Amino acid sequence: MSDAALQIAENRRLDTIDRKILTVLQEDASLSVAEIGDRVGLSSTPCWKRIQRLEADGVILRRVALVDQNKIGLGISVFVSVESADHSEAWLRKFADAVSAMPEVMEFYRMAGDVDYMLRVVVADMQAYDVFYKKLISAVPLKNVTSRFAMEKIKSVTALPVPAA
Amino acid sequence: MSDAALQIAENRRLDTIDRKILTVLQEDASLSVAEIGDRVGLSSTPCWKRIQRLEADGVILRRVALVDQNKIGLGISVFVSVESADHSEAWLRKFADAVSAMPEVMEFYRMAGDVDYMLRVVVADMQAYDVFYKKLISAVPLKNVTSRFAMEKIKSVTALPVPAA
DNA sequence: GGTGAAAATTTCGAAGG
DNA sequence: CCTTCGAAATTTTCACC
Repeated sequence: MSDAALQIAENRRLDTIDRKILTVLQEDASLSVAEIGDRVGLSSTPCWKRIQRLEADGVILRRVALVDQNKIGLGISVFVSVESADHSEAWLRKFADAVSAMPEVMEFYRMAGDVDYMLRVVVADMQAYDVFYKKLISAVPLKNVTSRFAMEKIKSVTALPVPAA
Repeated sequence: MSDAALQIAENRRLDTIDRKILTVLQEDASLSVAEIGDRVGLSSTPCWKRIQRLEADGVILRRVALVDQNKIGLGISVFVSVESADHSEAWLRKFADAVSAMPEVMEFYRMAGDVDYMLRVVVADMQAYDVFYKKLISAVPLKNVTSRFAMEKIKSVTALPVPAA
């Protein structure tokens, strides 16, 4: 959503307990504050205060439910590499806005190197992918689009590896 | 984690209200059941029962906190394409186990086509990526590994687009 | 920062249409 | 499958180390 450069400055120092809290909450955010406190060695009030602070500081972005892709009929994951025809600011903005608005797009990165953009797209079936693909190539001019289809999801996590220090 | 083929059979039919609940909970799982009920047009008990059922059926996998990658010092995202040297079952198992165990790996798919595996990896800096890379290539024999570095995260969501029907 | 307990909410289940 | 109602549990606040 926002430029990485904007976020470098405002890093609060996280101590060991904060990091433990983040590790726990990234795995299971349905635990009670008392239970989290137990696991990190804190009673519930200080644990609650730390969680509030981590949320206020934007370290914790939100709490969400994770849904099984296959159980709701979204059987296909595709990694899409895009090379742009045009490297102007206006083109980028238009492309970024168009792609960001597509609900099939789970992740969307501007890349260094040969590939300009990388997308992870989730759709129900090949027909739905074709609809997406046509939508993508008609949104803005592109030089090259490569679609790579996933056969098997071996690992997928949302929990970042919280650095030790 | 599990093979896609195993999950095709056991699809429960989700009605409009279930889909609305999933849409809401994928965006914000910190809402009270009463609030969710309001948004989907239900009082709290039936809403709560539906949520319980969605969890029991594995449609909702878990509730987690999402953490800001940059705020915890993980500045680098890398898409890694791997071509395998060996296509035996034993090799695959060893590779899958080794890569799944690496905390830097957020996503790991077996692919169709020219690339055999695709990984999304998150690390603190280039030095940490180098450590990861060496770990990866020393785990099992690989034919080719291509690392593509993200410059900017334009979109990243965990909320799947819940199909209309 | 931390503790402990009271006040405010929320969850979860019983009874019933 | 929904509604209302209430007991139990949890979250959140507060007075005090």
